[in-house]
Amino acid sequence: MDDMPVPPWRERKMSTWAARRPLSYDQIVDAAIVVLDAEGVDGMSMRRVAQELGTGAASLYAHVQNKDDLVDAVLDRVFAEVVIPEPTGDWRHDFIQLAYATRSALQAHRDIAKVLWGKVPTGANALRLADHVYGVFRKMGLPDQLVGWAGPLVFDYITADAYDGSLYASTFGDEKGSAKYFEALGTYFASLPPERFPNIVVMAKTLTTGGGDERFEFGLDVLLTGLEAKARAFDTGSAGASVGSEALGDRGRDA
Amino acid sequence: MDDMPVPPWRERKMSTWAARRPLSYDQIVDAAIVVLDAEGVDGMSMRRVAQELGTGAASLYAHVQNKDDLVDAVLDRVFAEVVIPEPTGDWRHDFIQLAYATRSALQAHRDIAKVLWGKVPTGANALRLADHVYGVFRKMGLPDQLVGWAGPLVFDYITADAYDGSLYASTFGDEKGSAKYFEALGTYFASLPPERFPNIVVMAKTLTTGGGDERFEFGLDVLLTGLEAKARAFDTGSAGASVGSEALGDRGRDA
DNA sequence: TCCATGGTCGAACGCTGTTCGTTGACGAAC
DNA sequence: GTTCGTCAACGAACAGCGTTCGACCATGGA
Repeated sequence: MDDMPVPPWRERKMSTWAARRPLSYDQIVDAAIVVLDAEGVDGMSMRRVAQELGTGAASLYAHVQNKDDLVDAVLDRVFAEVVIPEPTGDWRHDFIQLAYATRSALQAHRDIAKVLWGKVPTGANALRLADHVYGVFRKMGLPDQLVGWAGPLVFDYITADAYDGSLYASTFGDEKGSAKYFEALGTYFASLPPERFPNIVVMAKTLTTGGGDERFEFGLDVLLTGLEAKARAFDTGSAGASVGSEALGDRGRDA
Repeated sequence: MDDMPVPPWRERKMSTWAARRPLSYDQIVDAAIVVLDAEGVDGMSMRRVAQELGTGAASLYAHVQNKDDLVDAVLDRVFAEVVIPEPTGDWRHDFIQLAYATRSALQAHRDIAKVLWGKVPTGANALRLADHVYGVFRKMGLPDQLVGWAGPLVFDYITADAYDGSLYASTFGDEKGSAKYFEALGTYFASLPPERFPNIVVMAKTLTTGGGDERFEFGLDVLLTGLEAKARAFDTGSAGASVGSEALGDRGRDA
């Protein structure tokens, strides 16, 4: 009693329907990374990722809680690519190697560092990396409380540098566009009223040149030297951890 | 020849039409800050800001280039609230005061620090603040190139801390929710397999407690001590600025 | 008095993350 | 071998976003 021909408007396209591969969490993360590498973080929309899999955005939600969930998974894939160097015992060397390895992994995936702002990644691979960093800090004699504080301190720095680097690459395209922009910025700085901005005017050229690895290394060096001093302060049993703490008379806001 | 009565569907509501005040750039920025303080950065949409002025989003575009333009203006309003303390000559004290003043201004406006990620603010008030920081760094003996690098280094740190603080306040509401979350995180850390995460497991409790001003001060102290060492290295004429530069054998990415 | 200028503003475009309800494929039970 | 229940796939829709378009009209100068 039901051998009516199927009306055209409810005809199923069996070709696409049969060709569907069942989705999986890993496949979705794979596709997300493909999109990320091709178009950056902003291009990594649910629809775009689904398109990469030949389906619609709604299909992803059977495997992924929401976009944040997906982003976290993507992040941990990136951290999985950090090649953790063999510890040599020279903790300064070991830390710098870890820092470069982390920065490299982040920069290998466009502006992925952008999503790390204010986020403490807790994926397995991120924790593995963090554990190694903590190990280095403990080996250099830093007490555990300060290790907990030093972690975000250095991690935020590495992330910020990686993001900066990706911004130069993406907004200016090539090295030349970047140089042009900074030259214009330098000219602007130099044209400011010297009585209001005495330092910026004088430093106009210096502020807008130099960067890359040399700058990254500078920051690492500053952080390491500071942390080393903290470790020494505790080694000698002195409690002089906070040299500047007497300067805190009026820290409050009053604006 | 045109005294037809106005059809009701194109009738102008003179009440609202007459009551309109002509917009201005400053009024829009004012409204944006009102929205920011009430609902945070994510709530600061063009429509919502326009609503605050009793109009539609399209009206804003006669005065503002785009949303980025508006955000930049809001940012510089915030930087205008930084009360720059009188320099005392003790550069360590002066810098810590500047850092606290900046953090206070940022934290006074919800999660505004969020939009500073990867941005170098170039508004008049931001430049004024930067100029003072540069002045302190130069007074402590840092060569200009390193001053240019130290600026973003400390500015990113202050921004990150301010954003962290605003996240705690917004996602957890009160102090109690925050404590609960970190306690759960600590329990999770403690439950990790110790052979894979030896340091995190041991430090589980330490990693998830302590923060606030004490942590902020720690970071400032680390940065200042590191910068001080850099300044001294140049004072003595030594070129030993990069202690760890021999560790750069294989910095490249290979993933 | 007329006209040109330019701010106002409703509607629309294309995009976002997410939800709903229908559909159909597949494995288990009878 | 048939039936049935479960669940993934998926088109459509919702509410929101930044931005643009074009009609509207109050105002200022000729």
